[in-house]
Amino acid sequence: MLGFTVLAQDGAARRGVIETAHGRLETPGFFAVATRAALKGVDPTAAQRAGLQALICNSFHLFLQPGAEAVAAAGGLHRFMGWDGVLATDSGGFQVFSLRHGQVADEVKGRRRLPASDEDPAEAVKVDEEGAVFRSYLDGARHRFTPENNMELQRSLGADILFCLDECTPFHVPETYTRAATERNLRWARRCREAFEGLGMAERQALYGIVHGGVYAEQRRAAAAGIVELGFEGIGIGDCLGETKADWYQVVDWVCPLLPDDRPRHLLGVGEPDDLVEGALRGIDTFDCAMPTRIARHGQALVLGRRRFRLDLASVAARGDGPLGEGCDCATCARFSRAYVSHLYRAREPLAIPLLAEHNLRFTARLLERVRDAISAGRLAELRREVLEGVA
RNA sequence: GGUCCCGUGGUGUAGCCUGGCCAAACACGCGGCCCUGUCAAGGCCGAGAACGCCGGUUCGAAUCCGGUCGGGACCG
Repeated sequence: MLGFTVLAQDGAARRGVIETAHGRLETPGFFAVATRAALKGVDPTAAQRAGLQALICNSFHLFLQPGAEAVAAAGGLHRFMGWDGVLATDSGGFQVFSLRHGQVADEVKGRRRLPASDEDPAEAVKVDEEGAVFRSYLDGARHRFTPENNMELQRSLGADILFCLDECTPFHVPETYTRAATERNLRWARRCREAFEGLGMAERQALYGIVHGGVYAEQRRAAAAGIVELGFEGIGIGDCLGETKADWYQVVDWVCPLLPDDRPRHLLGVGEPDDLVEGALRGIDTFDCAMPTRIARHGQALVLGRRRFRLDLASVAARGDGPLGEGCDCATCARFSRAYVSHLYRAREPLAIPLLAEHNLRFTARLLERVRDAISAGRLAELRREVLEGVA
């Protein structure tokens, strides 16, 4: 079950609302990443205070620990983790792929080269038509994911929105590899769809298909057509999005026009401040990203007007008085100065992390509130200029 | 008065006995960079001391010897 209503449009941008069995998510909106059923560094109530309406967990990680049975026995993911808002689960295809390559993000985002040995990625991750074989990073045990068993896994976890099992391709791979993977991902998408329906889950859960195709226009178009045909409740744009932001803008520009207007579009793994605006401008409805909570753990606060929208609390720039970000209305900034948070981070006081994480989540949520209002007012392009102003 | 210990970057130490691989290491601190479907409360890079001072031995001394200054301990 998934409702999606478009309330306003501004060019390609849409403002809308997704309705699920656990409440609504206003769009453009954001899924905070809670991979192992936890927002790293903060309590889910902080996300709620920050105005976030959705979280996304990872079925792969939860499968390994604590296991689907444990989550189901606890009454499902919502009850297990104490979050009664919108909840999604990713399949874990991205992780299966990353086990071999280590630094997932570097690889997918194109910042890292494959080993000089030039080994065949298919061998490396052991993906075949049936599914993907991988080793647990916890105990080395071998496991196999298939579209069917992954749907069963995500069903028992019980999130509102599920993502199809897919294989994410690295950037530095021959186009022919991406093509084969994209075609197989489409076959897997069909199997996921059938398994999902066969499990009778559609009452309370919705399934998103994912458009693959790397940085190749024709592959993206073919994949989009294939995914649309399968009638998913929502559509993700995933796989390798290229090396630069311009690359993913291009991918989104290829794909979005081919998608039905009445289905929400999710851009997987993207969520830096400028990305949210650029994505919305191109017709993206939802985002998810580990960045806000991760950089919080590493001592950085999202702010406007600084390079890459980041203030490093360990830097001299963070020594000044005042809040983390000018005009920030988060719970952290309401109570503490940047000098204090900087002190906490430098002194390695654990409190620094939840304070920064909540700030970063609020920054993200607040920016999207502005994006939604701008769409309603037909001035998203102006907001884009304001946000990007003075930022290198 | 005597005996002994110590003196290396901002801080704390290692090296000294068994000179050269030490224009010097490590930790913290400091500065910067990197972390976008999280194996990340993490990673990388950089600045910073010719080793208290003077003299000697030696091809060569942070390292050995003498003196001196400073800090400390103990004995009288």
